[in-house]
Amino acid sequence: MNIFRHFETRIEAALTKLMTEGELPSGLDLSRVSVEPPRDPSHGDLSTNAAMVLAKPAGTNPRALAEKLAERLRGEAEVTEVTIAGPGFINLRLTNEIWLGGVLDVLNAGSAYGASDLGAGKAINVEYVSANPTGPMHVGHVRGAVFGDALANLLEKVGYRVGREYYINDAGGQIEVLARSAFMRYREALGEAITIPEGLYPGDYLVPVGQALAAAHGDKLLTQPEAEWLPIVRDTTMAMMMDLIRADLGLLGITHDTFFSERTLHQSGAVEAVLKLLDDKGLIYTGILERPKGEASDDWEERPQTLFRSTQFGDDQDRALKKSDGSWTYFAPDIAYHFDKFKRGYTTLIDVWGADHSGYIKRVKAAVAAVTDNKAVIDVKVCQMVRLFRDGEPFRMSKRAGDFITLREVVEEVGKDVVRFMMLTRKNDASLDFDFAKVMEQSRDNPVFYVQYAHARICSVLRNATEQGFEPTDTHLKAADFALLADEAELGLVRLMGAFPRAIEQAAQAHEPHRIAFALNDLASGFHSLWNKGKDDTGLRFILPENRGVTMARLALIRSAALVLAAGLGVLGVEPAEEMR
RNA sequence: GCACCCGUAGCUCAGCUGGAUAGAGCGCUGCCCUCCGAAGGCAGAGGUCGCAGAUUCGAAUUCUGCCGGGUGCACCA
Repeated sequence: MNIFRHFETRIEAALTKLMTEGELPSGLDLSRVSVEPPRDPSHGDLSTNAAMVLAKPAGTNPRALAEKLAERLRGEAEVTEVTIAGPGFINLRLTNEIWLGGVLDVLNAGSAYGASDLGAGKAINVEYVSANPTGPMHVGHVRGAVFGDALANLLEKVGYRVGREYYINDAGGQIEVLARSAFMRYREALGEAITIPEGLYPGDYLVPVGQALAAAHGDKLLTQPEAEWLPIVRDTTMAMMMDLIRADLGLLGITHDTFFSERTLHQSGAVEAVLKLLDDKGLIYTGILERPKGEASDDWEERPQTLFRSTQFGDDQDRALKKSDGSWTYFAPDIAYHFDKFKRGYTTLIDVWGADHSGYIKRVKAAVAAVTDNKAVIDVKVCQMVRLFRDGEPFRMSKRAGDFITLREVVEEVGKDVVRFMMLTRKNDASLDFDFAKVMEQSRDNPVFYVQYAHARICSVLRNATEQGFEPTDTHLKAADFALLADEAELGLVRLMGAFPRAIEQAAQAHEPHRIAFALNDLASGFHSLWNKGKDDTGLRFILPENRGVTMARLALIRSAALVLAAGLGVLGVEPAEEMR
């Protein structure tokens, strides 16, 4: 049970009753009424702003309204105290029993704890990674990949039906460059000494592609004109690059449901179709764009272009749909792609992009609005850069030289779980520092370690309890007498766990998985604190050999804390540690 | 020049979609291991929430204008 949601419903019921009984004017909008944990725990367990947000529409003052509502709430079951504070907050204190019931909830739910039906099975599409298939994934792709995957997990957790999608940019000129690069490797595989010309991809990850081509075609392709061999080489290369990328993503535990090929949009006529749709709405015209003011406009050439009226949907300027050679821009098929998502039944779309694409947001939002008649909404999440450090020293990856740091290298050095967790310790639109040394450090300063350590410590206590003759199986723990958890520190941890489902829901609604990482840190802190109290006061230790009842209740408490940690880590895609080494 | 993001303690960052006396880690000061993992914990010092207006019962949070940092800016993908 989500206690906050539960009491929100009950408070709304009390307000409705006040309205029907004429104590309050009828028809008040209750949508702004919220129930939250108070900032200061000494104020109580729950706090509502109801009196403050309703006072004005009800034509009264907050204190007077609060008094009326408080009177009703005092009669509610499980409410032990109702106070009015500050400008009109109503603070509720609840019985310990209702909080302690949360322990059993956790034990019953296991690592599914925190799941809800908020999304009600609605379909939602999350597109992430979508890295150009011209080579292995590099470190710059990691954050978006982890973020998108965790966001998808989070949305699933609250009951959405999530489609995880990767858009393959397999139709642009870069793919032909890639194919020519692979062709060089093909010649190399046939024994020719080669140097990769300027402008082609020098990376040796294309060597196996050349070998595969040689094995499949012998020297047949050598005598063909490019127009003939290029499609063959391109298709083989694309397939192998996508295998490479899938393998890289696999290292991070990431699996997409759909890999959507840009090329198919061209082949099926979907691009023409969606642009005709826009044309029919009068949203396409031929016009001349102004020269951009920036510095990167040396070769600017003023000319009439086929433009989409994205300014009608909030963009800063209209956007080109065709290049100077008459072929489509990247934007054109991208409109078709987003329209395709809509036609597949998605009315909520999320795109996860790198910071360097932020200038592209408005036009895609405009396109989605135009092409779906505002029936679909798209949220674009931009992940800012990750700055790499080693022992506090920054280092750069120079892409030009081809010696970029790959995703594989990062994961192999520090491990999947560390990478995933660290990528989620900042909100997506803030840049993030990643220090290879720091993230492996075993200290309070390293959030991955701190959370994992809490989980491992709990596992350790449970192992010790077993050695001492207790049987902390879930069946036995569920039967424990939770009322024996009477210490304020214990109840504090219980309340923290009770707030976890709310944290999940809020993170999901905000599309912000980093909040889970912070909630886990709070939870770990609550546990470590309790653990140390047992050092100061042996009566608070988890295992009291002479007191079986209290021991089992406490083991139930920490077991449920471990389950909540595991549940949160599960959303982040991180395995909880059973022990630290 | 324009757009987007950021600006909160010495440093790195949270801040629950507008709430109460703005929080955490690091660093600094002082404590806590004969005792389930001290790889931890407790306490203290430390803040004009970049600046100036506006909106209202109430603003770090919303709006406007500045200042500082980052990213991007026909045709590439």
